[in-house]
Amino acid sequence: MSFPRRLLASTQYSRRYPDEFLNKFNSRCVGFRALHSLVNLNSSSSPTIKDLVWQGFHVQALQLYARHTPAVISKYTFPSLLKACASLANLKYGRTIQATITAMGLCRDPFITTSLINMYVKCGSLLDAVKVFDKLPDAYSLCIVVGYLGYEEGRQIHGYVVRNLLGSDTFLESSLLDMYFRCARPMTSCRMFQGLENRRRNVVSWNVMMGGLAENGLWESSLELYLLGKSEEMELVSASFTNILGACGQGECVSFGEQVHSDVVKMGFASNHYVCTSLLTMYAKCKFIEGAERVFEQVSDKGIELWNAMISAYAGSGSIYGALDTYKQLKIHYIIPDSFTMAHVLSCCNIVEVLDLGRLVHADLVKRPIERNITVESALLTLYTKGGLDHEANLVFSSMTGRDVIAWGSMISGFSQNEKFVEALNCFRDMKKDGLKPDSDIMASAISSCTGLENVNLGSLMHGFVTKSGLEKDVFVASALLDMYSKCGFPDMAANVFSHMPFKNIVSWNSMMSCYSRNDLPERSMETFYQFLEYGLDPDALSITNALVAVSLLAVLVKGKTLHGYLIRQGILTDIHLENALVDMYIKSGSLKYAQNVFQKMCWKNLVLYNSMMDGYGSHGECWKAMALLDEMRNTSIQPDHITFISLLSSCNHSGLIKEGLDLLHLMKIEYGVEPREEHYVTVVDMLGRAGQLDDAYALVRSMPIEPSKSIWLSLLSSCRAHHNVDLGEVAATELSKIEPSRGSNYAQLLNIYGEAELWDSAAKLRALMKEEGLKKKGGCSWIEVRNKVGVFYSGDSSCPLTPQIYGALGSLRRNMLKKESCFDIVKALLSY
DNA sequence: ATAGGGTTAG
Repeated sequence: MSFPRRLLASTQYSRRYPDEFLNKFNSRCVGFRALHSLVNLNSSSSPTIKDLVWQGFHVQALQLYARHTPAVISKYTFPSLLKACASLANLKYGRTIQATITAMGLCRDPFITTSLINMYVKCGSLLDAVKVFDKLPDAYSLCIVVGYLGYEEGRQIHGYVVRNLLGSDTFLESSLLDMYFRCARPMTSCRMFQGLENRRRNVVSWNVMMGGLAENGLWESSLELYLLGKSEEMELVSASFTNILGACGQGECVSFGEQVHSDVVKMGFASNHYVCTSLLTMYAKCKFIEGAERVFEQVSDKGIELWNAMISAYAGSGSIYGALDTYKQLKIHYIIPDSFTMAHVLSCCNIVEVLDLGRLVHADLVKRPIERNITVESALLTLYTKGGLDHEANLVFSSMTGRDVIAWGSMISGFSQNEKFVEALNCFRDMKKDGLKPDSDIMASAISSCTGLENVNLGSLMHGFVTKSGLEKDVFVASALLDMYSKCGFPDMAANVFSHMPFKNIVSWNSMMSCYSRNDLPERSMETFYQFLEYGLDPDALSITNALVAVSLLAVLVKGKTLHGYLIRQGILTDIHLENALVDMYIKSGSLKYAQNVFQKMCWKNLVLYNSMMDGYGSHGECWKAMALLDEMRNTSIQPDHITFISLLSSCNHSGLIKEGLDLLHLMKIEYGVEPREEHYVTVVDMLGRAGQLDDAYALVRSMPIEPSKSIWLSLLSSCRAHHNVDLGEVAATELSKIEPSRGSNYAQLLNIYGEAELWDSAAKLRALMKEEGLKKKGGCSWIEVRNKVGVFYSGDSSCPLTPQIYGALGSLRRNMLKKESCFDIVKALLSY
């Protein structure tokens, strides 16, 4: 059997991903089945324990050991066995083996001792490791141990090394340097390196220094060290370049990177796989994607790592389709993808939400022997949860070997985003049952699920939980809480959360503003806006949109104009939502002209905008202009919806354009494919009724494809009263009493009709019936706020001492309105009371 | 024996 060198050389890889290593090995060399039968054979050609461990069959290796008689076991078997225990993290079995080793008198063997230390450290029992270690402390075994240690243990070992004069070992020095870097103590490493004489700095210690500095964020020192090393003629190997290129990438130093690139060419490393991949990654990190592409093209024999680096480069630069295309190329070239490829490609599919391609990738994953680690599985899970495919998501979720917080989070946020709030919260509960601690992302999803259910009780439980676990300071969690209280109608609680936020970002400020507008507190929304400006953050389009919504609710034109000027002066980039809000503000504040100006200047118009502009024209009595907009829409690709026709029909109603209104009701279905709903019929029935065409109105009600609702009958009834139609009024009142039998006002309207027609008998009968049923019309009520005092009026109420004056003013108001004269003076007179 | 390629998923 000949093994590909590169594969066997990557011990690091085989240690981290034993299954994938084995699968690659099989697919390239022997074939899975052949190896499998090899394992199961019990003949003389059966593999030794050493073979099995080397090929990754750790369980089988231990089983083989259990089946053998002790006599077959030699001292050369134990390191392999201990390696298997280490990979499986099987401490108990490891201890059994140590007992056997002691019994066989092999505990002084340096190689076995090292294996034991290695095993105990990997199984997480440092105490056991130290006990072994006490028996044989030499530089050789220390070197291995140091690779697994944390800061405290590492420092103790360092002390031991110095005390026992083992410090001159260059291997040990390198591993200690590395240990300090790994434990985020770069300065300790630097001091140690400075203390080394020049002749004791070898290629490994230089490389450890350059890589470690970069890993600790000190990329500038790493670059300096590279220059220093070159001047001191340090040896350059492939690892030197991979380390320094990592530093260039981290600092985004593309020109330094290019210099290193030329060194690479000069020193003859231009065809080294490791170095080329590092070069590609360096260019990608420097956001110089063309440089990365050039490296990729120049390598003739591309390894999977290079492909992965290219895919990652495209994905990182936002060119998702470039990444997916590279994956396609990879398959065309018959390159076998691995778990890195799959994780990348799946996360690309998730970003652009292409479910179909994601499923194809999943199929590849099943077909090929690729390791399914937790990264790949989580990405797969996200694919299905985002796409709303619960069944598939559940299949992946239940087949996962280890479910971590991320996997649960994927399920919860997937449910929440697809508005399956109950499922999301059930999942949240199950996760806590599993003993996992939710993080801030999960809490944000759980809280927004409460928002979706408008369940403020559950939401405030979440609030309590968040406060206890100390996540309430997280800006995303706090924003979710704010949003929850806002949408459930508790603006004060939202404000409470807001005031406790240690860091407020623009999203929090915007949410607070929209909370106040949503809960009918536009003044406080505006106050918040001014505080926000003082806070020192720059408002974005959404902030201005929120302010404009508040202004529309207040209908204060001056403030609206001020905001309009502000956004022009500040050069805030407007978006369609902001411009829509601007148009809406001008309409609500009564300035049709300004609304029209903004509308005409806009280059991107959407349906919402057309609808509000049509409504604006309608409410300002410009029905024809609203109709003209409908024609204008036909030249665009925007399709009118049911709201468009509500605006148009009610504007016909306001302007008394009966024929046009009726035509529209027909056309909306035939020409625009919008099925008339109840609201549309109500408007048309109301329009016909107001114009006195009561029979037409009734005919329409009877011919409607939908069941007439209470609003329709109510509208017809009041038209009957206005036009003194007793018969139809009786019909409408009867229908209304079927729907709403206990509402007195429905009968009172008919009573009025009888009275006005002088049908006293019918009136008396109805009055008797109403008394029998105990029905009474609730008095109509209105109120007005003048100078911070609220005056309440009931219809027919004469308790106010100013009643004669009020009715007098009302009378002259009515007379003036009939004469179409200005009523300004009368309003002034009224206000002066 | 020490260092060294492509990742962090929601």
